[in-house]
Formats: sequence, C-alpha cells, structure tokens
Amino acid sequence: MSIQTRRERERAERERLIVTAARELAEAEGWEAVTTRRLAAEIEYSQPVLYSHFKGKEAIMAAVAVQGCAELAAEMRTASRAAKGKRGRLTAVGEAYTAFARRRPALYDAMFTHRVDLPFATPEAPAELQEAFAELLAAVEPIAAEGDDPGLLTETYWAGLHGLVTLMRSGRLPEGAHERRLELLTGHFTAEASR
Amino acid sequence: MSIQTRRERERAERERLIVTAARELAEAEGWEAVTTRRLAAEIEYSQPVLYSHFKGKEAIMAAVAVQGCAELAAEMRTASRAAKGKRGRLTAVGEAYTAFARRRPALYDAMFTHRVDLPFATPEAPAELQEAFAELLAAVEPIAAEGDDPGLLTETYWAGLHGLVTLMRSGRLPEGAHERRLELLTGHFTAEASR
DNA sequence: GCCTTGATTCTAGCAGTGCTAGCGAATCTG
DNA sequence: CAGATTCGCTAGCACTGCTAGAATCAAGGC
Repeated sequence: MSIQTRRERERAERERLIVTAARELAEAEGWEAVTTRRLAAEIEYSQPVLYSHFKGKEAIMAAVAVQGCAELAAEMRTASRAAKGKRGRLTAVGEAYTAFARRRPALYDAMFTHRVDLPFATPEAPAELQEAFAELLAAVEPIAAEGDDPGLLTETYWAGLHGLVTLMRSGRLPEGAHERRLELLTGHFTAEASR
Repeated sequence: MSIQTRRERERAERERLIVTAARELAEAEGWEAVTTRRLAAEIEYSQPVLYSHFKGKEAIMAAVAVQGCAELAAEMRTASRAAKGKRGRLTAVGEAYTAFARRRPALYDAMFTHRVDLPFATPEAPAELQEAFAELLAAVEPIAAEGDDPGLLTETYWAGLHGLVTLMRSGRLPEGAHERRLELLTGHFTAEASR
C-alpha cells in the first residue's frame, strides 16, 4: 500500500513538473516553441512519458490553461476588492483582465484563444474556469439594467475585453490607445442602455 | 513584348488559382487541411511553384484574408444601406459582421485570428482592410458622443464583435444566445456614456 | 539469494509538416 | 539550327505529434 502511494505521489509530482515546464517554456518562447521533444528534454524524461500523463499536446495546454484561469480569477478578485463603487469595481476588473492578458500572453492564449478540449459554458467546466467567470459576473451584475440577464451581460462584456486584447496582441489594434479603448468599453457598459 | 505580357497574365492567373484554391480548401475543411502539398495537388502543379508566387504559407493566407476583407466590407455596406436610422444602421452592420464570421469561419480566421503578416493599423494597410474598417466607422460615427474619438469608438465596437464571434466559435460562449448578446452590445454602444 | 513476473521507460520509427537546392526539359533568341 | 535562359520538377532536409515494441528495473515467491 505504501509503495503504491509513493508511486502515485511521484507520478503526480512529475505531472506537475510537465505542466509547469510547458507553461514556463510557452511564456518564455511562445507555444510554437513548446514541442513534445523540447518538453521531454526539459523534464529530463523521454518523449513517450508525456503520453502516459496526457492524451496529447492539447491536453497539456488545457492543464496549463486551467492553472491560468485560477490565477486570473485571483487577480481580478484582489483588484475588485481594492476598488470602490460599482463603476470602480468594473473598471478595476477590466483593467486586471487586460493587464493579465498582456503580461502573460502565452498563458492567455492557452486559456482563451487556442483550440483546446475543455468544456466551457457547461456545469462540467473545471472549477477554475467557473471561478474566473464568477469573478467577472460579480463585477458586472451590479451595473446590469432592470431587464438584463446578468449572465449574458457578463458574457458580452467579457467578449469586449477579449476582443480588445486579441486584436491588439495580433497587431490589428495599436497598443498605444489601449487604456482609452478600455475606458470607452467600460464607460458604455456602465451607462443605461437605451432600448 | 507581347510574349512577356502573356506570361505575366498566365502567372497572375495561376496566382489567383492558388488563392481561390486555398480559400475553398480552407472553407471546406479548415486551415489545418490546407497543406502546401494538398494545395499544390489542387492547382495541379508541384509544391515549389507556390513559393515562386508567395513567400510561404502565411503569405497565401494573407492574400485570402485580403479577399475576405473586401467581401466583408461589401456585405456591411449593403446591410447598412438597407437599414434606417443611426441605431438601425449600427445594428445591421453588427449583424452583418457576425453573420459573415459565422458563415465563413475559415475566411474570418485568416482575416482576424490567425497570425498573419499584414500591416493593419497603419496607412500601408491594404485598401481592402481600410475599406472594411471605414464601413464600420461609418456606422459607429453617428452614435459617438460629444467628446469621443470616433476611430477609437469604432475599434472598441469592433473588438466587441470580434470577441463575441471568436469566443462563440471556440465553444467558450453558447451559440444560442448570440443574438441577445449582440443586442446587448449594440444597445450599450448606442446609449449615452455616463462619464 | 535467485529467478520469474510485472510494470515502466526508452529507442526507434511512422506519417506528416513547411520549405529549398539543384537537375532536366521546354522555350525563346541569334 | 545551336545556344542561352527561364521554368517547374524531383528529391530531400529538418522538423512536427505520436506510437509500437524492445529493454530495463523493481517487486514477489521459492
């Protein structure tokens, strides 16, 4: 029994090693540098061990993405706590979100850009994802108008943030005016919708 | 001289052939199916001819993207013309944009998601790109508030549309509520910002 | 203590990718 | 008709994700 548990512990340890190695490599040189061979060399094992832990490269990216979601949720939470008022909190959360995306582009891509086999908008989604969304929701809900569904409004605001970040990062929007665009987005969401 | 021109004409013809073949293959089976070998077989030439026309696969995708921009601009324009009023036009253009993205996902990805070496937010950007942006601008400008920069507001609205489309297509937002989210986005942009 | 049994990790290889060097043939020029 | 030049092809490089089967190591029974 004890031997069994030691082995399981070692396995779990190695799995964490794989995930952090993948993440660090991706953050340092981008996901295109994360090849199974490079990753195997990094953890000082041979290639096939990766496949005894994960179904494939996508699954490794998914594991990294889940980690990232937990961090994003935490950063949005602390930003929200430090701010005052409905508008202040939404602004703070929006800034925390985009700051995270710009500081950790590779992590962000694994979470929200790359095709990755994670359940998202369902109850089966990993707790970390739901946590991150809940954090956004908590900031958006107070500024929702009477008849608006807060969930849908949050999704829409999220889309705005995501669009800003991705278009900017791919060079399709100039970096310089980011703060002003973010301000515009948040400003229009905290206004009363004229329907 | 005539021989020269005939050759140039044939070359240009073949170049168009490459671009349309790439586009059709991408739309039918996705960009991951568009390999240089497959593409070469499709145009009934060998692989290396592709490289006598384009610097690489990315350049081919860029050419497809430019085509797509022209079409998107045209579709937004006709939608805008058919609509009435400031709000009606913005709604129509937003719907045209997202409808285009959902109907031609591969084309959309080449234009706005995949990393592609096209100048975007500069005067050197291809005319087709500027045209598409101008079409959006024309719809957004009338609803801009007093002190708002219409260009920045357009970029922000664009980001919202782009976020909605990409998050939905990657399964991160449920497809069902798309119309309602789009309505929320447009609604908040046509409202007065409370700054 | 030795040998068998079982799991675990590695070597080697497959089928594919984007891209390119250099040969062969077809074409135009003098 | 011979020579020069352009053109497209064959073949191959270095890489990718992934896997079958050999080899190695540790545990258990005698």
